[in-house]
Amino acid sequence: MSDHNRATIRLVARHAGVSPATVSRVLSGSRQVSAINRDKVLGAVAELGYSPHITAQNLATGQSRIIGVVVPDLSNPHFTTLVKRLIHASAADSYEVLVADSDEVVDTECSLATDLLRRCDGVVMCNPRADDQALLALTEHDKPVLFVNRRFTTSEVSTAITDVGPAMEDITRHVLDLGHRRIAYVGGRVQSYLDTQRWSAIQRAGAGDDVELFRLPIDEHIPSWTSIAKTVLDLECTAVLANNDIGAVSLAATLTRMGVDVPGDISIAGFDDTPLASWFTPALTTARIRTDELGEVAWDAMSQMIVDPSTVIHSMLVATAVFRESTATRSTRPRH
Amino acid sequence: MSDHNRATIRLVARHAGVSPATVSRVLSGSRQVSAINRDKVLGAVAELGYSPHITAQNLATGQSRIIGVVVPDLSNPHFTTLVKRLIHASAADSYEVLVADSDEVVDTECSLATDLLRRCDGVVMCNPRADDQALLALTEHDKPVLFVNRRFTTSEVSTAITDVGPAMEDITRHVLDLGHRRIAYVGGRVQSYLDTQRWSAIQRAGAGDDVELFRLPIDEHIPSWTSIAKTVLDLECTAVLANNDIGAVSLAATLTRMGVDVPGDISIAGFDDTPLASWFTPALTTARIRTDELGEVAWDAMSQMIVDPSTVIHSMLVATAVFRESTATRSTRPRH
DNA sequence: TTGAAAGCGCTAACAA
DNA sequence: TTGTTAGCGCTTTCAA
Repeated sequence: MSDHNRATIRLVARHAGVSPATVSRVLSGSRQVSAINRDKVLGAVAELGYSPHITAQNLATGQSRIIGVVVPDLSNPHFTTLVKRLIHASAADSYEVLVADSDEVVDTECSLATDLLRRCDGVVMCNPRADDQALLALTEHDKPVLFVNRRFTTSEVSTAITDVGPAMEDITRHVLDLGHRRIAYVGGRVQSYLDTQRWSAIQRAGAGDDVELFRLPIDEHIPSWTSIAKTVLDLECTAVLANNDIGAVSLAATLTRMGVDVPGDISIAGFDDTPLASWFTPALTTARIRTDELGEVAWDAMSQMIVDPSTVIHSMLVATAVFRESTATRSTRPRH
Repeated sequence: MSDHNRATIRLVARHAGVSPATVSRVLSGSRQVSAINRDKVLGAVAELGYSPHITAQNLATGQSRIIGVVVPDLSNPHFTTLVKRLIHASAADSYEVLVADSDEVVDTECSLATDLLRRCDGVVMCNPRADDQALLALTEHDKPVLFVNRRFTTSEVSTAITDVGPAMEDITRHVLDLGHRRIAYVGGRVQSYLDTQRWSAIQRAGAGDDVELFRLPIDEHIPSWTSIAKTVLDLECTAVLANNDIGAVSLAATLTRMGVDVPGDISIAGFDDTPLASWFTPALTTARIRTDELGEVAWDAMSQMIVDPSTVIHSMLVATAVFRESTATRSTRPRH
């Protein structure tokens, strides 16, 4: 039963006593076909177990019904959720999803996207960190490209963005209210759009008072939490805002192991509100990003762009702060 | 700049003053071409910014250089890791990965796989739970199908399996050594191959003594950990072995919230050794599955099967127990 | 409503 | 080494 003797539309046509065109019409419903012929065709299709050769369809129609998605790291639950949602949303419209993972290597983002664009009807770029010029060049391929969590100076490209500012401001004000005055923002890559937004929000909320803010970016693939924890202690920070829940949890676990109490000695907040945030002890103060909604919105935009390539869409969701146990009143007792 | 005025191989040929076949040969390296013509072709390619139309290539060659993978739940870090590894391993051979997610719905596994098989050069089915017959039918499509973590009575289909038995036996003996005599196995779907293996291992290790074993499967999508916790308490189990880390952590968190001490009152073990297992407090006793290695092995097998469709491969990895803080000596003090 | 025929853009067998 | 030619399997004008 090799691939060679697959039924073709020609064979079906012969069996049904009609032309290939008629078979095509019946199967695609693109035109009316007489009931008699339709039945003959469907009979032959069933009898031969025929199903159209997708690649041939693609070539003839110029559509692949595949979209591509490029993520920096599929291991990150945030992107996993986004991709999963994208898969299900697009599956409802009979699209399939080709997933590429840049492993946080900025230079590969665009080449992955270019490769995908050659096979797909459109590409979703998640949290890209390449420079504007390189990213905008992707839109020259005449296929829809949607940028998630990235803003451009031009508004001519489609974007779907989570506004993390308000939540980050709320969290910052929250720890200020708890008495903290030396606050570190830990994690994130400097070129990341969302990270820039978070840091700006922290600065906005922390401005004025006798507050000291520290930014501790992470650019290694596997960060050394021990050295970050030491830095935090050296800087005498009593509150740490992390760029995501994984970072918050890792740092909290490291500090705990070093004998530092969380949140007794140091308050810690995460970001993303992954399930982890509520499982962890202490449960994390964090910000909820409706990632699945973002996936939904991304597919809405992409599907419209596929239908009408001139479409430009700008979607915006807003993250909201969630307060739990990992942030507490600043203690005055000395740390060991 | 519409898709219509993309350069074709014909145009390149004309610009270079050669035939399309020569252009094809230069680009694919399938045959020697004179240096002069090669340069002319490469020049024209550069000048026109030509890149081959992949779909047309696919149709002509009968290969897509895409593989498909079907997972029950991409949110599960275990599958995320597997898929990520598969993406990177196959990318090294210029393959791309189409991801489908069955959302734990057994009935959709095979139809997703069938859809993928029509576009892909091969499909990897992860932890499928459909019945043997339905799964084996997938191999009739004359495209390579690799089954991960599933065994069949026939050995004619390719498989890549993690042997979870030894680790589960070790963990069971470990809690027996700690004095536990009423032990529950929580989580997992009854039809899951790995779950069956785990439960058998527990039974093997727990046989003989005055030991009571309970199997508490989970078949809801979002399990009620509270009611599971109650069941565990009602059964007076002092040790709970979970089918994965997420389950262990969820249950542990729930019990803690109910005032039960882990591991003071109840010992808990996970499975998979995800990062979560070491972050969690108490750090989880669990079993390490080298999921990335499994992804690697899966691609090795798949790539060989693509080259030679008659290839049948059976790969086996072995999970190993990891002992941490979440399992402890059975306490004799009464529970509240 | 139907069929014939011309592609879609590429590869590969064959001949030169 | 090169070009000609015939497909790959489908869709879609165009004419009937």
